[in-house]
This record gives sequence, C-alpha cells and structure tokens, in this order.
Amino acid sequence: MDDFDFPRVLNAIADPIRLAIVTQLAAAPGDLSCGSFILPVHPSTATHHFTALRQAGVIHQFYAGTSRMNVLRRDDLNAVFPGFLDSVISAAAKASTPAR
Amino acid sequence: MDDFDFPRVLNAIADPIRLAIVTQLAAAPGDLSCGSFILPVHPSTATHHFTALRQAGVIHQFYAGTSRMNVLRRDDLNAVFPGFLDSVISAAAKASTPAR
DNA sequence: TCATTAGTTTGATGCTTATCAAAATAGACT
DNA sequence: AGTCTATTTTGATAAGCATCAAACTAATGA
Repeated sequence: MDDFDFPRVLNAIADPIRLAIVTQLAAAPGDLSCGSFILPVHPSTATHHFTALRQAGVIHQFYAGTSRMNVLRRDDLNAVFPGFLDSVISAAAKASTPAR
Repeated sequence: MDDFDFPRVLNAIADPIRLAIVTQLAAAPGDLSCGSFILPVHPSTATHHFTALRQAGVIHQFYAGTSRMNVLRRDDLNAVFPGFLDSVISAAAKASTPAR
C-alpha cells in the first residue's frame, strides 16, 4: 500500500515550503490544520505542497469539520527509513532557511 | 566557507541520478573518477549532476591527470548534519530505485 | 437560508532543470 | 606533433513545477 519511494520522499522535503511544513508539524504538540501553518505562499499553493507531502507518504491528512488536519507519519517513516526523519528535523532546525 | 544549505543538500540528493552517484561513492573503497560511475545518462548530463552535488557540498572533486576524481564529504556532512548521510545511504540501499 | 470560514480545483504563467548533441579543452602516450 | 581518452562547455529543447488568482465546494453558525 505505502511502499515508500525514497527519492520521492527526498524530493518532497527538499522544497523549503514543504520542509517548513514538516518542521512546524514536528514541533507542534498535536496535529495541525492547514490554515494554522505559517507559510509565505497563497493557500492554493499550500494545498499543492500538502498534497505533495501526502503523496510521498510524509504526512497523513483527515478532515475535522471544515478543517483539514495534518499528521506527520513519524512511525511509518522511522520503520522504513530508520533515523532519517530525526536527522532531517534536527538538520532543518540548525540550518534554518526561513522558507524563502 | 562551506555553510551548508540544508534544502540545497536535500535537493542535490533527491535526484535519482545524483542519489546513485552518492550511493556508488559510499559503496566504493576509495574515490571514483567521473567515468567509473554506472549512470544511464550522457556524460555531459553527468557533469551537470556532479556539479550540482559539488555546489551543494556533498562531494569534493579534484583532478588526477585527465580524470576527475570524486570524494564523498562524509566527515563534513556528519559534522553539520549528524546522522543524515548515513540514514540516506541506508535508505537508498533499501528502496533501490535503479536511477530511472 | 444566508453568510462565513476553510480549503480545493482549475487555468495560466514563468522559472527551473534534466537531457542530449556537438564542439571545445586538456592531459597522456606514442 | 598528433592521437586517444576523459571531461566540460555551449546551445537548444522539453518537461516539470511553484506560484497566484478566481471560481468552486463544503461544513458551521447565525
């Protein structure tokens, strides 16, 4: 079902906006709605990035009323690519490129 | 001097050809000349990919006679992004996308 | 029911980038 | 000098992708 394609995962998080989504999601205590992210792009562009992350398997999305919630798939990613997500999160925290 | 830009590093290794370069370099006992890589692209395209990796700081290149040698910058990357390169190499070994 | 809030879809646009072919460079060897 | 090997440079082409605006959908709440 979810056979992760590693280059695709890399490509997903390589975009500064999408990396910002991942880091904000990683730093948040719980799930986040699309609108609660701090992103310097138009909402329709944000939708595009959320879709890219979801299709790569990095996040999971579900509706809660009118809001669309986003979940980081930590466990799944850790199972398939051990240590990868953690190193990305800490690396992104260090070299903080403020998403363009 | 080398202040690594993490999204740029991600972008560099996100390309299947360039990921293949990194994995072949990681698997090799020593350095490799450009021509000794197994890549499904034209040499001039390969040059383009080597340049991208070098500019991102992933590899170092130097001339040895008529050959251009390539070195994976393991230590530098590990110092700045601990655990990242290792997780990438093992992830790439698992989800072997055969470089298109 | 109407308005509001949240997000998506659909074009359209412009930029980046991967690719190849052909010509150019440059060292090594004869 | 001349040839071979190895790689780069230069165009040129085509595809992908990030972006925004405007219109659409859908749930909430007055």
